[in-house]
Amino acid sequence: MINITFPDGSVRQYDKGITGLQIAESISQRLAQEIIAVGVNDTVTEVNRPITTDAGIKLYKWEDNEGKHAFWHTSAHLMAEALQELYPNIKFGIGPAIESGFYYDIDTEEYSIKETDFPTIEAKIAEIVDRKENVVREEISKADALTLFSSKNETYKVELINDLEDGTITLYKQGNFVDLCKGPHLTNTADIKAFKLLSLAGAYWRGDEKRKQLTRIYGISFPKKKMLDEYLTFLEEAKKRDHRKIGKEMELFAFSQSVGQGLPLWLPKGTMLRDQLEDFLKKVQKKYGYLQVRTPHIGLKDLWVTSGHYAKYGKDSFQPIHTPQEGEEYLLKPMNCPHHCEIYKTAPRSYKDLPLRYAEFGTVYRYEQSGELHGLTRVRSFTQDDAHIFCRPDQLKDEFMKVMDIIFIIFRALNFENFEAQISLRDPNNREKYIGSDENWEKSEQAIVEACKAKGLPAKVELGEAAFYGPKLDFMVKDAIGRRWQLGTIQVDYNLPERFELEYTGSDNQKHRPVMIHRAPFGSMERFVAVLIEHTGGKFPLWLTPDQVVILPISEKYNDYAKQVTDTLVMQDIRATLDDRNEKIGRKIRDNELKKIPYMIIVGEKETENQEISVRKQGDGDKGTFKVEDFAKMINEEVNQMTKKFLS
RNA sequence: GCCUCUUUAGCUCAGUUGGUAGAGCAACGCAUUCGUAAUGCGUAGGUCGGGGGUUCGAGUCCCCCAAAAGGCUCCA
Repeated sequence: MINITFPDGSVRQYDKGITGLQIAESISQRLAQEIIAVGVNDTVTEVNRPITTDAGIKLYKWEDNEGKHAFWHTSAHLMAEALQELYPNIKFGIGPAIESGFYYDIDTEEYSIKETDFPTIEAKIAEIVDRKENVVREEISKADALTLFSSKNETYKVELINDLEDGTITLYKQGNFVDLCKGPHLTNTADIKAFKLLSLAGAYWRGDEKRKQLTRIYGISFPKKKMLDEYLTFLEEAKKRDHRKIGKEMELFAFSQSVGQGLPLWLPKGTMLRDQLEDFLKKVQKKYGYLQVRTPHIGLKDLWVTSGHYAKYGKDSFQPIHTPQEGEEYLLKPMNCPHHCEIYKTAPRSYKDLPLRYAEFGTVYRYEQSGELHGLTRVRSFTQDDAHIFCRPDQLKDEFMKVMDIIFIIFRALNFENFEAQISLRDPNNREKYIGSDENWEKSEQAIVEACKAKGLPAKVELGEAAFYGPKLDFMVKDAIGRRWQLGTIQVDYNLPERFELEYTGSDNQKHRPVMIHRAPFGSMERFVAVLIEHTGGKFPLWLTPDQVVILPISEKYNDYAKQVTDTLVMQDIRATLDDRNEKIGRKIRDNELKKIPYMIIVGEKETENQEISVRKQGDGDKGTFKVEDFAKMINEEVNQMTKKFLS
């Protein structure tokens, strides 16, 4: 007998060699039907793997990530089996489960798979599912594995096996398909009831752009047809929140082929929205002791040589601007820090002056690869809500935590509750990628880790993700379809102060080197607005929205009074516009509802006579009659509450 | 930059096997002057992303380029 411990701590005895499925059956038939995978002492296994020693177990269902993972991983194998039957000579790369679904990388050689082939592949998959094939796990020696996959001419698999240790290699077979795989898997392909191929992409073998590009097929599958339908509906709904679509519809921003790719044009309404965000952050920063500065969009090439950016990115950037002066070269700024360092250097600094916090909404230019550009989230010209804090080493931790506070204020103000924090450190095996001494790197990395600890912020640590001049703490938020985008960022930097020879006089009358913090709570105005659009679907909060109120006269007879109401509201800093089109009121309401304007004011005979207004709230209908002054007060009160909440 | 797909009126889209472009909305004009999600009629609007080719003839087939989309690589 063996002792099986359940997640709640209870222990039951079972015969040695019992499977997770049998354990589930001993609890309830329903549970047995639902479990997909079994966690045995923190290793996820198949439901039919015998358990031979005392163990803690968890039974995973579809609702658990471990369950979905096994389900989708088996789906990847199933798709591979279909591909093998349809295109016998293709070679397989890897085929894992991902956050939503799975993919398989294949080398198609003579075939070229197109999206138009998807129905054929899906039909083949359905055919295989009908065969109800068992998925069988098998342990194999490295030598045998090499022989097996060499004989099948699976060169990618052979490469993978060569990197594995003997004794750890397992195969999973279903039907005529055998794959090198750690598992775990479903025990039968028949459980995969709904299957859809989603897209086709190129993907470099092992993520190395110098190696062959394989064809990657993405798909998703579900245990029930209904779930697939729901997922597809979700994707459709998400498309409606796409910031590129809403940005066009609401006239927030645009791109022009004549201006150039990745160079956004901010339209009047988008500018209005962005200005509100900038003003809010300026107010927050004022409270935290920041000083606004402005710097030019270009700088002499030597400035970037000093900062190290030229050596690191010079070749891949917008190329130098030449002048009539022989040999004179300027670069568009990819960052604001060198300019801010030069501001620091305009005067001798004392330890009493620090910390100095220079803030600038600084527009920078980066020549991103054309294939990387994406709406407003990845562009070639963007404005960072940048600031550089120059402080004494003993002030670093405190300053770092104050920056975290600002980021929390911003995220709370915009209801970004589901952010993820990531600490990006240096790759310990590839130190030559970074500039600066080991000592400085260790100090800055430690400062970030400690600040997160002190703030109780759970952050994922990623090695090798640091910037070349320093480690960073990034805040990631997902877009409508779940893609992660980095928004806020805080970076500790001991290197630029050294390169720019920044110093201050200490209380000991000696020269000392300040530490620098780069930070941007929004990250960039472009990306932040993009994510904000996707989160709100374009229904911005009253304080942000470009149009707060629209006045709708019932007929042209009341245009004069409507104009008067509009002017009164505008005079009180309310963003109000007049819809004086010669249309019926129902039509005006419909159009303005669709424009997501929070308040509609309707004026006709009654209102004109009584010098009143009828108020209608977007999505909420008629709110009754008001005096214009009272309504204006109400709106301003609602807007100010927001500022008060975060600034007092 | 690479792979795959896409590009037709301001917007959303239709356009059969190659025979010389069409709808809805928006715009403009006229009528209507209206009470809480689409008033009616009319007018105008397109070198079919750009260039080259095949053909008697190309929106449609082929090639090159550009832009956009989904990924990969990258992301100071």
